[in-house]
Amino acid sequence: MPDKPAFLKENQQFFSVNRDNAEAIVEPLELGKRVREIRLSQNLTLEEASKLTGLARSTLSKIENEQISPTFTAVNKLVKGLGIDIPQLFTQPKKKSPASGGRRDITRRGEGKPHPTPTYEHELLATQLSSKKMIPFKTTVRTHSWDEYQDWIRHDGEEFLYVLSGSIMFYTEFYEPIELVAGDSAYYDCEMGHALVSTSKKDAEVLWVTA
Amino acid sequence: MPDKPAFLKENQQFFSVNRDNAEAIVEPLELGKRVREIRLSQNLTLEEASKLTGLARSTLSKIENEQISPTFTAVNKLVKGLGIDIPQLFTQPKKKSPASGGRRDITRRGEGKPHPTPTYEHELLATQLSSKKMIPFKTTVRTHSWDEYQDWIRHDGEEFLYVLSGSIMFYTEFYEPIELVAGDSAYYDCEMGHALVSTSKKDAEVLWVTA
DNA sequence: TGGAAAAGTTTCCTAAAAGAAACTTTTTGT
DNA sequence: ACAAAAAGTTTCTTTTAGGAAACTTTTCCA
Repeated sequence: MPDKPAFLKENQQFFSVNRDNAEAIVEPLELGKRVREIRLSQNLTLEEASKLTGLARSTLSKIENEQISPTFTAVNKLVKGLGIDIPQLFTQPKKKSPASGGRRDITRRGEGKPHPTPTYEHELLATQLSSKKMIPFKTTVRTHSWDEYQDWIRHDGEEFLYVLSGSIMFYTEFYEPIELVAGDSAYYDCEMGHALVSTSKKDAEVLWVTA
Repeated sequence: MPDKPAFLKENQQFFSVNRDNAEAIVEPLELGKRVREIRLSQNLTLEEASKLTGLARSTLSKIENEQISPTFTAVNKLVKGLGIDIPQLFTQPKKKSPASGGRRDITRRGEGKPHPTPTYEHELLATQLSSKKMIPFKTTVRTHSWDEYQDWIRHDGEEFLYVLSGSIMFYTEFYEPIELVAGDSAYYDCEMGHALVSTSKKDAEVLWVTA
């Protein structure tokens, strides 16, 4: 699995979909249950699991009952002791009912999940679906000068870019910069350094899809 | 400079990310470093990351410097706030494969490769590149009535759809039809039957990306 | 059934994480 | 080069996790 830019990574499987602002208490949805399932599936008692993991049996109990939020160290001990692998721990053994063959996620204009950065104003699309092959997002390019970048943006994968409005200068590591206007598009390897700058008076808007 | 916390001393921890694999890939984990990389890759300061995650900036600093072992709750806030996905946290960033690397393909407005069908007028984009992960194309939806389809369109993969102009009715096999207007988007599994019909007077234009 | 042993939970304490703010270092603007 | 601001680190306090042991519930066998 290729690395994608961090902010593109999907996290829906762990959290209730909550686009309301901030505070929402972020709790691992049922990490405890998951641990208990795994332990029981191996026919282990708390005592045995305790010996295997090095965590006190009381601690295990509390984790399973979600009375505490284990430290990262504790999670590691669990993983190591019970031979869990990470995705197993964090992935809900979800309803595979619609066979994953029939998913659909609509995002209305402006209803994506905002993700601001100093240079870009991203709006993540289709955030209801996890484990997608592609990550689509709409971006307002606030930068108007190359100087605002300290360095190339660079990550794994391939990217498709379509200019929705305005115009941009498309900088890439191995090519001459090229100006793109509304309707133009580009496809490129993300390991190659890249960056966008608005050249229109108004911030340009682009649609981006990463895979 | 305080002593390293206990969890780092006792914890020359390595763990398996993939146990199915005979020689499981075992790596030392340096959560703090990873977090810092990710944060910096997004050009965020501790202060900004703090706002995004709800964790104190001092806490973030300590996590990044591996002075503390974050609780699972904290990890979740990180994940949500920075848009990380969990496995990413547990895997070392891959070394760049010397593979394809630095390709780029620009398609000017209207300069794509035409591909007409009875119902759609496709314009394939980025046709200079082969072996892409995604296939982008711009389509004019000429159909104005469902009757013009004999059957569902159905094929492998996943598709992302963005309405550039006009409006369409988006029919899918397992959902009620839904109208999409300029700026709306959809992501769906292509094995599920699907079809578009223009509902605006003028033929609607959509951008499609398949993977 | 009863009662002992095993399994699991809760309590209580200490050790460690999270947050606020003071402090230090780095960056920026003139 | 300097001062001011921003970014990052450390200190100090509060809150919470982790472990030992007491306590409660379940299991199982006479």
